Amino acid sequence: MNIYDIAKLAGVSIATVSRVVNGSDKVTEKTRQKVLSVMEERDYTPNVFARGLGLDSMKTIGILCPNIADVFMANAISILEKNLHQCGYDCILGCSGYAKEDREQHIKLLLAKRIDALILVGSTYAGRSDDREETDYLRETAAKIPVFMINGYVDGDNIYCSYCDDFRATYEVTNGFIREGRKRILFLCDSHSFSAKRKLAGYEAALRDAGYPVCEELKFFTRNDIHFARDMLLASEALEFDSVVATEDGLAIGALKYVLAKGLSVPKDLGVAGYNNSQLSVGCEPELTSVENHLEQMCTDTIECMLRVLQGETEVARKNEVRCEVIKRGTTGF
Amino acid sequence: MNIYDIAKLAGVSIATVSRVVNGSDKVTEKTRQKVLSVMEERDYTPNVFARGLGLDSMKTIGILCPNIADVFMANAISILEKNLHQCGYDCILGCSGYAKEDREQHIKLLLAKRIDALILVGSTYAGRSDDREETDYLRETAAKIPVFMINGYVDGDNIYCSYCDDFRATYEVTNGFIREGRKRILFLCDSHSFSAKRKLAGYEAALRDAGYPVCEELKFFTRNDIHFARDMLLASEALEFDSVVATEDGLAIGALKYVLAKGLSVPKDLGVAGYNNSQLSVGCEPELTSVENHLEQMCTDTIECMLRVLQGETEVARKNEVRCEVIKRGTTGF
DNA sequence: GTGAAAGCGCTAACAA
DNA sequence: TTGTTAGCGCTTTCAC
Repeated sequence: MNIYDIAKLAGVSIATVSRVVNGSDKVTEKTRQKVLSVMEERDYTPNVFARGLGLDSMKTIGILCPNIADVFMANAISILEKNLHQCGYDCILGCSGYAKEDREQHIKLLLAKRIDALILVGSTYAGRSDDREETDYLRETAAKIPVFMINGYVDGDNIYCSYCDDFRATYEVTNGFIREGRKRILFLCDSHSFSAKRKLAGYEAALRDAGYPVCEELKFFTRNDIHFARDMLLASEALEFDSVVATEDGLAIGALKYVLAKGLSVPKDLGVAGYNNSQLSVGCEPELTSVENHLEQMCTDTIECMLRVLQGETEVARKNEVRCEVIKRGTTGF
Repeated sequence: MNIYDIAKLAGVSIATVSRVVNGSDKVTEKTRQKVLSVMEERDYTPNVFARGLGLDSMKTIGILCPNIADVFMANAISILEKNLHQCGYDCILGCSGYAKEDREQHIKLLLAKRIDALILVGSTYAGRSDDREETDYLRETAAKIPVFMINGYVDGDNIYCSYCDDFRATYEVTNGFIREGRKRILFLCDSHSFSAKRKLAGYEAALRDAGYPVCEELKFFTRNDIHFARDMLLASEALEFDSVVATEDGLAIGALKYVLAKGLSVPKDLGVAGYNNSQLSVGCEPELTSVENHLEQMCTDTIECMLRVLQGETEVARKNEVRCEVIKRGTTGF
């Protein structure tokens, strides 16, 4: 069943069928009804390839993330997909991992599929802020289609970014510990991404503002795996700390497990704060103080921004910062 | 840059370029090299729409799940995407929710995109086994493209299913509790899907085989939300039970929270077992005995099966059952 | 081994 | 308001 068949059956030309399909108003109500009924009867669906060939678009958005098994990214993609679907877009999903060459190869393939726009989830794609060359590939991509970034920032034409105020969040948490009288605040982290950098900066700023020293040994990098993080902490016998600012809930839970192994008590002996306000943060006991980064907001803002860009609107803001919120639960005294 | 430009620059016809692109062996090594070098130089990428139009395929697989924010599904899709990508397929992702009309609408849209095959993740799509009509939409879909199901079973031509032995898993867990001497075993569940049905059946079979009664009040249905489940249990004051067979880790954690609120002890006063062996199961304390359903196996089996079907192989098995495994941790005595 | 040309199904500019 | 027709960029058959 193609447009010719429908045209013949309805006794009109293919142009008229095309007009009906595309909702043109230059068709009499009568012919429109005739065509619609034939289409209905024959269960006709326009061929997207042919249409794509003419319009050079299939109303498809590419979404790339390093790892969709990560709760944070799965949540983001869930929200993105819902919004895109509502606007009549489909999404092609890619999980690129964290290696540079894999990321670029994935983007290349997505471009080959002629997606209308690319959404990148996670700050891995933003590279390290001190090396602009690292993000050249994004500017090259943005020369072809608009690029949107969730939870990261890259400067460039046609690149639009939404991120949360990580700096402020860790600043607040660290400051909370300081006001409680904690002296040795551990920064527990699993990455060196754009986002991780900002979290670290917030932590350091809070220390400085309180006149505390910034100790290198209190910046602890490990893997986001509960048992692994616990074991790493246990292995660092010389390290002393009375509170933990974690950049992932999983890391914070690792710290709770550490407390348990050491026979300490939370939050008395050790204050712990996580990040992302995930299900993990309410699964433990006491429940975890965590940072809600309002991911949903970032995602809906991004889609809104994307729609405007795709409609050819100019003057769309390239930066959008969303405010974080510290959700206080039992693992901190503040 | 299209095939005509490349042909002109290489001094050959478009047919030859096409042959080179598609790896035909009917091209002299010399001309092949010439064409390749021009393609390389101009960074030529064939237009997928035009190609799709001719071949009626874009090497794209549709993946549908009810909710990708669910850890189980996110894991499945992570594995599927990785495997598909390796085989040169892209995937279009849809999150349909649990409502019948939304599911069917999503499938319709995926079909309109001319996907090569459809993969359904989660047993929601399998309907209730006692009502064959509920799955008619899948058989209709399968008349057009092959359909693959992860963690569910539907009978029909061109429908291929992979699922785990849920029956055996809950049978084993329930039996474990029975051998420990537990008398009132609660079945804690959040769904009536294909998979939930099988889990329930395993639970009941274990009870029967031990000569226990199957009590309706011990089948407890609630939402998969930690606090909600806890509160529902707390609200059921008259209900007595000494162990919990949960069909989701979140539900089991809800039971642990219930224990805490009641001031009881685990596993002494209450034995608890979860399902899916997710990160949640090691985030709590004591850590949760849980069922590993070998999702990865189901997914890779599915992809392998899919490749064979798409290559036109006949005689591909339509059923594939994967063995579950009970991971024993601190919340059970067995 | 290579080229010419006929589709594939649709959109949109132009005519009527 | 409706129809005719020229692309869109590729694959593939059929000659050479």
